Amino acid sequence: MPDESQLGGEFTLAIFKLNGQLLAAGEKLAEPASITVAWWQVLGAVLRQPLTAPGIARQMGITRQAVQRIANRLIAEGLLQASPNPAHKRSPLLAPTKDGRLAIERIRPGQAEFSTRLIKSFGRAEFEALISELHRMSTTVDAVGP
Amino acid sequence: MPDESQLGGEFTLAIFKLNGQLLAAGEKLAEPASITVAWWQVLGAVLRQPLTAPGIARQMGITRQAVQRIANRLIAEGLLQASPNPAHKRSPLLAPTKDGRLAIERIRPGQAEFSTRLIKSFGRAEFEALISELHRMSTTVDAVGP
DNA sequence: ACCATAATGACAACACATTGCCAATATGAG
DNA sequence: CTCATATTGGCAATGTGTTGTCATTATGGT
Repeated sequence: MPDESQLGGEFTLAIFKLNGQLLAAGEKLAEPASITVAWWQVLGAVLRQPLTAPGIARQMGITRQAVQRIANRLIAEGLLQASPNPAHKRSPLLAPTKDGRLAIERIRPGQAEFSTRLIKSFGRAEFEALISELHRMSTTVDAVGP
Repeated sequence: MPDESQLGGEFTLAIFKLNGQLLAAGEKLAEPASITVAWWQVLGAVLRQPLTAPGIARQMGITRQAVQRIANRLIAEGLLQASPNPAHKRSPLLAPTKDGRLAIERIRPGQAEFSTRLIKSFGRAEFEALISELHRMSTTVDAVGP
C-alpha cells in the first residue's frame, strides 16, 4: 500500500489548483459584464425560475448568508429583483431584471467559446468521463468523509 | 455538438463542489490540532526544507501576500520560526518549530485514515487515473484558458 | 562599480465565505 | 387553535484570498 496519505494529498492539491484556475478563468469571462463570478453564479441560479435566497444557497451548496449578501448587492445594483412569495411571506422570490439577463447574455459567448475549446482540447469523451468520475468522487467523499 | 457550454458549466460546478467538500473535510481533520487548513498547508510546505514566504507562495500557487500574512500569524503563534537566509538578507527562511511539527503530527493519523478509506472506497486504480486526468486538465486549462 | 529592474515585506482596501447570534415569521404536531 | 420548532433576514466577527501601493533590498547587465 504505497502511501495512501500522499496520494490523498496530491488529489486535494489537484482539486484546489483546478478550483483556482477555473475561478481565474471565470473572472476573465465575467469581466466584460462588469460582474464577479459569485454574482454570475447567483444570477445563473435564477435564470430558469425564481428562487428564495436560501433556495439559491441550497442549490449552490453555500450558506444562505453568503447568498443573501450577494443578492442584496445585486438588488441594489439593479440586476436582481424581489417579488412577493406566496409560499413565504418573509422570503421573497428572486429573479433577474432585464439588466441582469443582459449581463449574463454578455458573458455567454465567451463562456461557450471557452467551453468548446476546452472540451475539444481535452477530448469530449474524456471530458464527460471526468465529470462522471468527479460526481462519483463527490458521493464517495460524502460517504467516507470525516 | 450537444451543448458544450452546459458541459463546461457542469464541470466547473463539480470542481467547485469538490473543492468545498475537501475544504470541509480538511477543517475537520485539522481541528484536533487547533489549526486551519491554510495553516496546515503552509506548515506542510516547509516540513521537508525551509522556504521563504514567496517561495511557499510559488509552491502553493497563491500570492506571496496571502502566505506572508499566514506566516506572520504562525510565527506569532509559535508554530513557525524564521532563520537568517544566506541567499536573501530581507527574506528569512521559514521552518516549523517543534510545536509546529507536533501540530502536523497530530493531524497525520486522521489524514492517513481518511485518505485510505477514500481511496479504498473509490478504487485505487481509478483514484490514480483521476489524479492523472486532473493534472492533464490543469495543463489544458492553462493552454486554452481565456 | 553603477544603475535600472526585480523581489520582498508591510500595509490597506476589497470580495467572498464561514460561524454565531438575534428577532421575526412560518410550519406542523398535538 | 396553540405552542414548540424550523426558517428567514440582518448583523458582527473572523479567515482566506485578491489587487494595489510603497519603501527597501537584491540582482544583473553594461
